[in-house]
Amino acid sequence: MTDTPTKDRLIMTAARLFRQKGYHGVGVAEILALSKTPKGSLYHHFPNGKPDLAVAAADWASAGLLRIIDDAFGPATDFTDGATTLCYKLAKFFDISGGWDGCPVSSILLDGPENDLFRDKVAACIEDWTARVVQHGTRLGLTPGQAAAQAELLMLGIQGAWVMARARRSSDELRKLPARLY
Amino acid sequence: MTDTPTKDRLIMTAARLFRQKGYHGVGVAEILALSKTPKGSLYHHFPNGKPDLAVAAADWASAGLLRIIDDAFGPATDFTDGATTLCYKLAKFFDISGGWDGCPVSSILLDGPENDLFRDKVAACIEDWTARVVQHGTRLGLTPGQAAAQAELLMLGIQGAWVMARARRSSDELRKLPARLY
Amino acid sequence: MTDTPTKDRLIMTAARLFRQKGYHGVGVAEILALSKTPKGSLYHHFPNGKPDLAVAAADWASAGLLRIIDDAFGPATDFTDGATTLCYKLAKFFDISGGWDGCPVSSILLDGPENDLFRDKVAACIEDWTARVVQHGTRLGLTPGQAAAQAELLMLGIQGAWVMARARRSSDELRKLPARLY
Amino acid sequence: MTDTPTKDRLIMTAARLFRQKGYHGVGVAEILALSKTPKGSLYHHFPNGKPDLAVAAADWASAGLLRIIDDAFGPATDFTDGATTLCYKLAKFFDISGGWDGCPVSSILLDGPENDLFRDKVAACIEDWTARVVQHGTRLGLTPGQAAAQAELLMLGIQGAWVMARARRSSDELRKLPARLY
DNA sequence: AATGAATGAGCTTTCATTCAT
DNA sequence: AATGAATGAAAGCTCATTCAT
Repeated sequence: MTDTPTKDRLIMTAARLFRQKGYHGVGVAEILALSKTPKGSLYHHFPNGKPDLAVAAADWASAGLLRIIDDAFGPATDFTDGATTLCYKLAKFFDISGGWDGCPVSSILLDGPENDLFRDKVAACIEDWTARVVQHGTRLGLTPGQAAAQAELLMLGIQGAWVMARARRSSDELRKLPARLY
Repeated sequence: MTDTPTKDRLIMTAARLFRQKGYHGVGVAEILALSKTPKGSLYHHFPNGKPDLAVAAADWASAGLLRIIDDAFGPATDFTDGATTLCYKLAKFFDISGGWDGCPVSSILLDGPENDLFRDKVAACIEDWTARVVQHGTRLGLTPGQAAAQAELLMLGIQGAWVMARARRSSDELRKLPARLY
Repeated sequence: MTDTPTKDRLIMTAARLFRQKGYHGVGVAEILALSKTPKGSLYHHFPNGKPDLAVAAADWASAGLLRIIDDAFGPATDFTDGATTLCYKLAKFFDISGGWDGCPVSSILLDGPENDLFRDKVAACIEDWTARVVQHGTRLGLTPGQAAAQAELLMLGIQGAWVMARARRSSDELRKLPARLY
Repeated sequence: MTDTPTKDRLIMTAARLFRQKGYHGVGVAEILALSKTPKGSLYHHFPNGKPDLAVAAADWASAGLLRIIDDAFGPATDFTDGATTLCYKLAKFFDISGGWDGCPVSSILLDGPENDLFRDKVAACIEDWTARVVQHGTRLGLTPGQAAAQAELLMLGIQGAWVMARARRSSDELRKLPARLY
């Protein structure tokens, strides 16, 4: 029982809110209120305040997405099968979280302050996801070149479909992605 | 023809800033300052203030994108040719605007207030662009079904590649899109 | 009737409070409350906020001190007479303002943020006062060298006596200054 | 002799910071950080927190000034000689400490909270210094009345010259004091 | 004696908007 | 149509202090 609930509560609440409304669309007061955290505690755990918390939330969310990738590709018989399962899982995630949210990582990229910390973080997350998909692709029999190309296309397609899903308020944009790509 | 340059200046400045930093990341004071508009003038031209201006900026930017689509597909010999030219034109636009910006339409979608006016506007813009691409597709010999599918895939790909371009800070993500899709 | 009372109210209230408690000892909320100014107005008149206001208050106070110097030396028959009158006037000012205050200029010097704007301002104020005393000295028959030396000594003595007056909570420290110097 | 270096470190760091920026210009967090003291330790050694620490810092600094007075007047041949040495020693101290600082005692007087504890402390410190100078004066042959008058004038002059030195950012204001007074 | 997490009141400043002219 | 002063709610953050261990 060595949990640090305050910090975790802040991160998870922040990740959810940033996903919903973007970095600048969320005030720290709102994060504090929803996570039932007193004002001063935020700056104890994140000395640089909102930007620190946002990066932590992006990291946490990125780790979660890696798990989703593993869950989708782990039992897959081939790459297309894994990619399709991933799209369906993301569609479900999109619906659960309210049918409107982006992922916190893109919310920081597209909406956060214009500094290198944020930009580098977003690029690093996408590389992490892509690398993981490449791993699964080679494991499932693709050549390294094929796996890299397929992973790039899938990541790009997911980002595009996610924007479409938000615009049209329908997770089906994500479910239709495999049929469009393959 | 009595022009109202103040209103136009506001719209163009707002479009640029929203593209760079998102709806919530831009303050009206900044728009006013950069467009050299006096404090009180905004509410003459846009009685509802910032949201009104944002919608006008999105409309203006959307019309510009329609022109770019026409410029790309007009002289094209087939759909793939037009799509490729479009991607290169958007890459150039991405570079000119600073190598970081999204389009104001997506900035309002992903970052703006959570009301139906904004969500509907974004969806409508995307339908407009898609419909225009469909027109060019049928003109260039595709069946209506083929044209619709190709237009959907292209729009989705562009949105995805745009996100990638922002994350990796490179317009090449847009230039590489045709090779990935076709 | 072309008065701008809001800005003047802010300056005069700020000068009084800074004099009493020093730059860091006064919050803008207190200045706003005592001057019955709404919060947003401060940044309309002083875009850089508290530092801007502090400099304006120091300027205003410095101009007031120049008037006191003129009032003291104007009717004087010789330098010592003028200096003595000045000390008595300052003692009276010290008593009226509560028997504890420094002048806002020194409050900014000794207590304000450590930037060149503040340091230069304080030095400039002291030069202004000294130069004015030199003027009166030469007018009253001193040679330029004598006037400069006497003015320096008087300014130094006043600053020292003021500190003593605050420490001992007695304006008599200022009244006793001429007897100690001459 | 079980030393408590934590307490001493706090006092010395606090004295330095208060000297530089005044009581309200220094936060306890800064004192804690620069003295490498953990957050909770302050209230072990100073149960009343910042005010307690400030008084301790003023006491420590005042004792140091008494030593400087003894060092200056001890080997002196007459009062003027001792006073001159004292001014030079203080000028050196002023330069070493950064060319900007006041003494912590005056920083508490001019900048601290408006309570009797602080005001009495400052007055007591000045009386201590003056009494010590009087001692040296009588030892060096002055009558009690002469010694008291000279000590008063010297203390007043030093306070004034110190303000001038801060305003003009030059310790020479202190070195020039004897020539101005005598 | 020592520690770092917790606390909420308070800080300066920015926000989008309204008003009187 | 145009303007700049006015407005107060809300922003992100720092404050000195207390607490449980």
